[in-house]
Amino acid sequence: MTQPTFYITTPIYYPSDKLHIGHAYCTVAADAIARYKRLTGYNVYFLTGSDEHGQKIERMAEKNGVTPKAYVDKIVEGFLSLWKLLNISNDGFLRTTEEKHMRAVQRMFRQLYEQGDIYKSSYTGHYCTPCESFWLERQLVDGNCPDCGRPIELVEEESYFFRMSKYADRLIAHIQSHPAFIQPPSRANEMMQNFLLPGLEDLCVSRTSFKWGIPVDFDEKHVVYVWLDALSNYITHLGYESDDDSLYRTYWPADIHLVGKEIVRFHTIIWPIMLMALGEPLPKQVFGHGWLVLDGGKMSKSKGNVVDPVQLCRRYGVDAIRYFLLREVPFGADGVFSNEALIYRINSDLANDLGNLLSRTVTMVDKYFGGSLPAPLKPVAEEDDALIALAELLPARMEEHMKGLKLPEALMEIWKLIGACNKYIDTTMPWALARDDAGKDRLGTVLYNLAECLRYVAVMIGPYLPDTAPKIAQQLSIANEMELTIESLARFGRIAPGTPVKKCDALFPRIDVQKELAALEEAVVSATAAANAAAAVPAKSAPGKKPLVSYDDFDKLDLRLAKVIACEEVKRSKKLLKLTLKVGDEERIVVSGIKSWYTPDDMIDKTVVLVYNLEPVEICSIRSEGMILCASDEGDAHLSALTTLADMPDGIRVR
RNA sequence: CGCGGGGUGGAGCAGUCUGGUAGCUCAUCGGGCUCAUAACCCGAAGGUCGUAGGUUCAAAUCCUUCCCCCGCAACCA
Repeated sequence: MTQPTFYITTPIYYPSDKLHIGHAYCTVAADAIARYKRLTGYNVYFLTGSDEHGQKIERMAEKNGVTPKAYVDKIVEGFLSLWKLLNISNDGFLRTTEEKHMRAVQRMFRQLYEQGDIYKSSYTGHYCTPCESFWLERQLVDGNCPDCGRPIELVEEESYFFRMSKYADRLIAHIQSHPAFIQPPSRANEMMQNFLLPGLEDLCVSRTSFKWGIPVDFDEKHVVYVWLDALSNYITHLGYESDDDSLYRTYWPADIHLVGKEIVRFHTIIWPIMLMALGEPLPKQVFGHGWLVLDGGKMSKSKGNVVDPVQLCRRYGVDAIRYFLLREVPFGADGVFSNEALIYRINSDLANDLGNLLSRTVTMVDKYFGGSLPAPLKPVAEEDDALIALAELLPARMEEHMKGLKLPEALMEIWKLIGACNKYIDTTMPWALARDDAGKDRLGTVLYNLAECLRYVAVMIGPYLPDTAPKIAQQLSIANEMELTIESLARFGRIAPGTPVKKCDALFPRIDVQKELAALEEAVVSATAAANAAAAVPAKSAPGKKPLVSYDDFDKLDLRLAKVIACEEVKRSKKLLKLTLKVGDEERIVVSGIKSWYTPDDMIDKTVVLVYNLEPVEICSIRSEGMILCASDEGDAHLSALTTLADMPDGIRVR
């Protein structure tokens, strides 16, 4: 008998910073799926890891005065301890700095080069000489280096390129003939319309501008640039291109790459094309999950609203957090994270419904039968049949949902049974049955049925709440492993009568909402203060401040007052206004990214400060001749165009 | 007209493909019960389904207009 295999992966995370609740969400979801598959009989391999190369790491290490390796070692330690805390059952953890991975990547690179899919060429990029780094156009800040603020120059860099276009047709055909390949389906549309159908550009796959990467073994100047290095982790970990590829032969192709929606593109275009070029089979499915969106908007460090999973686990327990993540974020869409939502979920689902059900059941067995589980009577009442049927159907119902990775729906099935049990208690009124001996047999049946239902719950909840399942089993004194398998759920009535029950602490203590919210508020305030204090220290030396310039340098700028005589929005743009300026006798067109703050009417007739001798550039196919000066804070929450205190004629100089 | 997703009781969602009493969870209110973690069970209130038209005996659902939100892509000189 060969056991079916199941290979699931998360992205490998980038260790430039601590992980937040979003990363935790993805990994917990993958873990629940992996555990579920193990429970239901699959030979599972679950991989996660870290993507440790690149310029960003190189620089952060430098800033911290350590080697890149030492820098990532420390952060990756944090990854591992978070996964341990969250009870992640991964079978492997890949670091892209491992020998095995690096050697395999070098071999793949060479193979693709030798077969002509990778070729050497050059590209023109924005280069900051003092920082020795290339930047994408959109990363530039006011046309300057985002790091040091100094001007950039256009430089040609020699690079290796990967011929993506060669495989585009095959990929399009694959996507069309494999509807399950990209999930949810709306993402498949997006990829087709935006990238595949308009045509693919060749991809830059090497860099010479930094060293912290995997060297190209036949051209040592180059290191492999992110794609080939990071994406290939899914196969190099299994031993692809190594001495022992037995895991690869067992588990590849992957059943699911679980990824955030922001990287679906890389996993459904670049990665499959790489595999095609290598002549390897494609993964069966790439699933783009949604994000946890915070109440006040997207999570970001500068807003101080990053949710730290470690803190949450410490406060509420791991399973409470796992439950919230798995239950609250719908299939493939975004979910909202808020403290209120979290506490309400914990209270109503975990404390009130599940925890209290176990507590009342165990208490009654204790009270009415001296802690020894009574035996059920054969002839059963109608309400018993309904309850038993619900329990017996549970595994099949959950399987339906899990097939489509609908984790919240699967959990809801368990809660339907929990709800039915609570109602069953009300209908049968055990406390009334206990009043005289005539009801004793019936009472025994009722309590037995409840205990048996809780056994179903314990088994099925295991993949999602791995700490809670054994706690339930323990209170029911289920010591026999055979009573906790999926097979044991085939028929109701498996738990042995006479089993002693043990009342223990509440599974999930109820949380006082008012008090808790107040406490959280306080925690956030002090955390923000701490973060600001921490941020304030390096701010003195590093960014923000620019180096001194001579008066002569300053004098190179020609600043003039200009009057806005016309202004309109640039259609098809989100941020741009097109201003027509009068500067003395001259008229200028300037495009400015201030649409979020000003309407065209706001600007008309205003006097602004124009950088008169700035090189013209083309923005959104409009030639922009200069720029207008604005004051804005970090993150651009507030912005104001500059003007003069007194009314002054346009065209005159500003200095 | 770049591509895509969405706008349904206070909050979060389902229902839209395949028109026909607008449903779920949480929160609110009333009742029941006392085994239990002030919990559980029952009931009620609360929605002209973003807007404006159209098709139809009948529209949340189909067609058209417009508005708003959110991703991705392109530009904040």
